[in-house]
Amino acid sequence: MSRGKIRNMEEFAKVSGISRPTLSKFFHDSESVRKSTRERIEKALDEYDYRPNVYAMNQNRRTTRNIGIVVPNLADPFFNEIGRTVELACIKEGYSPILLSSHGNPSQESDNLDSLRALKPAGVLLAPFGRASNKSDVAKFAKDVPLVLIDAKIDGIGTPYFGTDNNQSIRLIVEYLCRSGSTPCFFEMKTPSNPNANKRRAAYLNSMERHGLPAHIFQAEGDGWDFEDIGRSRGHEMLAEQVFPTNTILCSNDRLAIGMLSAAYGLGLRVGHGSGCDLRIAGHDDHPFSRFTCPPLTTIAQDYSAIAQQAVKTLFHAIESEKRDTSQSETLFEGKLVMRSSA
Amino acid sequence: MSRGKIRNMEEFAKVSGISRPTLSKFFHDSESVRKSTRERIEKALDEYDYRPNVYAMNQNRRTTRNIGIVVPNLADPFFNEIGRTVELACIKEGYSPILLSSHGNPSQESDNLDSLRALKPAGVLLAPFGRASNKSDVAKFAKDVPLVLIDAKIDGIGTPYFGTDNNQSIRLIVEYLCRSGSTPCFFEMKTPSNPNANKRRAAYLNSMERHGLPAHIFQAEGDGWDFEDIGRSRGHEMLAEQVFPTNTILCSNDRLAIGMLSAAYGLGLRVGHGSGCDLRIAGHDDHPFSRFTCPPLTTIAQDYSAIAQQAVKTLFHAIESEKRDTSQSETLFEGKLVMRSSA
DNA sequence: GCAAAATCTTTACACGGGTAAATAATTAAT
DNA sequence: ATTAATTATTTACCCGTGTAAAGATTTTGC
Repeated sequence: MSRGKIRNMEEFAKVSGISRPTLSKFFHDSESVRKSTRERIEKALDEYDYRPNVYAMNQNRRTTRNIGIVVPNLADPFFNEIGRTVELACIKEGYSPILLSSHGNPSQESDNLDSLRALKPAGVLLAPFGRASNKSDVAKFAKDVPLVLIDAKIDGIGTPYFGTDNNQSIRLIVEYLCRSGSTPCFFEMKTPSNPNANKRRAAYLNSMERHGLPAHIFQAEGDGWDFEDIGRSRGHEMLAEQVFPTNTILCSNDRLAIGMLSAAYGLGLRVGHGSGCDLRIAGHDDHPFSRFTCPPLTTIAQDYSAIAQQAVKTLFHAIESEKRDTSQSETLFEGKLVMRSSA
Repeated sequence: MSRGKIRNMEEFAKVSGISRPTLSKFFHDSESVRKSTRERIEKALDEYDYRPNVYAMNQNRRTTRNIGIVVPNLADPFFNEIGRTVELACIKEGYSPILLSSHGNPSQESDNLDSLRALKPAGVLLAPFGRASNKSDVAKFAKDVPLVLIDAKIDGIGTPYFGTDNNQSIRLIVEYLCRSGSTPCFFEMKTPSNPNANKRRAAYLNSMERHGLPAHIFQAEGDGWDFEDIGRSRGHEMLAEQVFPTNTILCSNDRLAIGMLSAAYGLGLRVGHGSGCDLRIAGHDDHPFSRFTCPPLTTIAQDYSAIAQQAVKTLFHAIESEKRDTSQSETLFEGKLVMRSSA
């Protein structure tokens, strides 16, 4: 316990009998001092509870132990989970993650990078908006700070990228849907804010072509991040007008699918895989909620933890090697099919 | 644009023709300098993009412009929304919010307060776990930093508190349920992590007594934050065993209700208010998702923005008056009934 | 036990900006 | 225009830590 308060490192040096430069080294990296001194310091640390001033510490250090994490929208459970997973991976490596949400607003993304700059982060993990991101801001940032992209890519920026192989995952679920019932239609936003949406559409078209089946794409108008709302209102119209030529709808993501489920419910349509059902609905992402929808949602689970781990590992490698990785390398992880009762 | 990089305030003083102490004043509060000088500085700021070093700034300042925000779990959409609302209110007042999640872990809450201490925040807004919170840690923290509690209270800590009047809100929904159908049973967790749960139970008992009706409380075993899962698995058992004496279930919160809806679906029970339905289910909180459940969930909406605004206002008042408000004042806001089709 | 290597102490200066006091310049009031 | 009040400049020192250099001490290897 603390016997009298220590104001600064100088005072702590006095009471601990260790010189200030040595203490400075210790707090930077406890392994950098001899074991016997380390023990002496730790003992003193028990007695007097002193902690170096973060601001003074970071003032002169070239690089802090801060890692910035920027996601498009923390209110979206998907990004919440990604953010959390990455955060944990950083803590495990002894860094201090700073998680920021761009709140669905691309210009906030640039602002977030700007704020992070002021914190002199050792590196940054960014889940960008994609095409909506301010490319030149991100590119400029990447010149100054080690940057790794996750979930979505921004073309033409020399930066490692880790995400899900949408081509594989969509092919997988299309295959499943074809084998287990009728041909899937594809439901998506007309102007998706996420570039993965485009890849998924392309993958759908590609899959249908491989099967020699006709592709049917239906696009919902709507802006913003209220995907469930858009999925429901436009889905309601489309279902009511019976525009879908088959009874299976593959939604570009789970949030749209959740809206579509709600629309189907409102119209009294029975959704499900079994006999006696009017409609099958499937999604993509394994949204934390999709286990609890009625019926539970058949979907694709992304391998969050693999993405996070690899991204963090690559970032730390870039930080430690002090080289900027401008290879625009791309690492994709497979999605897993999660069969539930909605399709 | 920047013509040559400015390294520090000294250099910026040179190129702008303003003395460093005046610049220091300006960056602390731009209104504190004469209009003509302010304009000269802003003009120079356009030309040379200089920003003071945050670390050096905060090192000596008694109080930073940082506001800590701690919520129990950002993955819970309810707290996500509270956090976001409070965050916005802080930004509007010119402060820098730092949003931290305790990830469902009370000891993480103490850790978060600890990390915040190092950042010398001007004040902290805490949505605590309640009884699970480490009371002495919070109390100690409140001695050093202006603190305002939201959502949940911790007894015996002299701190303003803002939350929803559970007594009013439960009375309201019980009244509605009684008038619109059969008497509600109450479904909750046996060992709730949130103190509001206890207030809600008490309010339910109280309401039933006022109506002269028999109260029926059913408690689900289970730990952790997987409320939907607990609601579903225990709800499934209870529904299957037909333990509920009436066909109306009021759940302690929306997440449990969502689980219960899922359980009902699994058993083929028709949930809803209309005729031909087997069961009515209602919740509390107006979870962002409850609009999209099947059927949409009847619930109580908390007045987030009023809570956030008042809490922030009170905090800033405490900060500016430099007095610690130890009044343990309590301000409760009314919940609003949201009638949807589940009950 | 001795030299070489590793580690620590001492000293000294740097970092970038807060802030106080005395002085100078500007603005407002008469 | 003169004086008083306000605001800016100059000077100087402070904050708490990083870090480099030189010398002292301890540890290691043989």
